[in-house]
Amino acid sequence: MDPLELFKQLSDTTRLRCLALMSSAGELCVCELTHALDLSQPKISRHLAQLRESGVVQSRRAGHWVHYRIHEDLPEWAVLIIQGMQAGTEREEPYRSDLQILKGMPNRPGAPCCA
Amino acid sequence: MDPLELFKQLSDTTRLRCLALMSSAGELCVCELTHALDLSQPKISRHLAQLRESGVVQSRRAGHWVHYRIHEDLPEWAVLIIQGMQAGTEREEPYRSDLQILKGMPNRPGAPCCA
DNA sequence: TTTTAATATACGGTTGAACATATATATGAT
DNA sequence: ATCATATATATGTTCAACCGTATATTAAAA
Repeated sequence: MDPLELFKQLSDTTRLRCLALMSSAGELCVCELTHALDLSQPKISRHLAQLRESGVVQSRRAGHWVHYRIHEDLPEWAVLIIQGMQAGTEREEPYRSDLQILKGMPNRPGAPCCA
Repeated sequence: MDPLELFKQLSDTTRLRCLALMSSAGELCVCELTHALDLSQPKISRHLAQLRESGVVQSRRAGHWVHYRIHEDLPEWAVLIIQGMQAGTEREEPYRSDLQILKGMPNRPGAPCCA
């Protein structure tokens, strides 16, 4: 993980929205991201694969679902950058709406209970 | 200044090296950056123009020279990101060498004295 | 084993950003 | 006014990255 690579990963709208959402809401599966951002499943999936290959996120399979989260073993400087990203996005659009839409999503796979 | 735009600016090698160097050494002119990074003058100049247009750096003319520095009025979240960038680059190549070469440069315009 | 749901990959097309080279502008000195 | 130095911009080209669509894989249920 080098700084240039991290910044490249952060410089695409789709990936940034995914990361901002994971930073706020923790672990998320592809279908939650697809729903919250209102983008096609292949698009989300391709960007998540890129984030995983570059080490920014990690993934975990659970039955049908693959859950993604920001990587737990990021170096300290990268954590600083992610924190700055979170602070810079949380009150802005579309990041704020993304979180709202996620919270309103029915049948979330990770949720303690489903409707 | 929005997060996506900042990350785009940070995701090019030349701009990242310029910013890492400014972050370590403070205000620098085009010729110092050209010398330290060993890149063509138009290349450095174009990237600095982009950084200025996006508000990441500010510039100041002094005679022949135009001095660039990281913008003083960046929002707090952006300062966090720049700090992370500095921490992530200072011990790595080529950022470390860039600073060494800058320090060894003769006749630096901003220097208190010239050889 | 067939089906369904969730996720991943393959393919061809398009575009934005970076590049090298050449030239223009601006400032100060002669 | 001419020249030299520092910096900026213009032009045409190249290439990497994103996109949509179609298809493949994986896992569980019927």
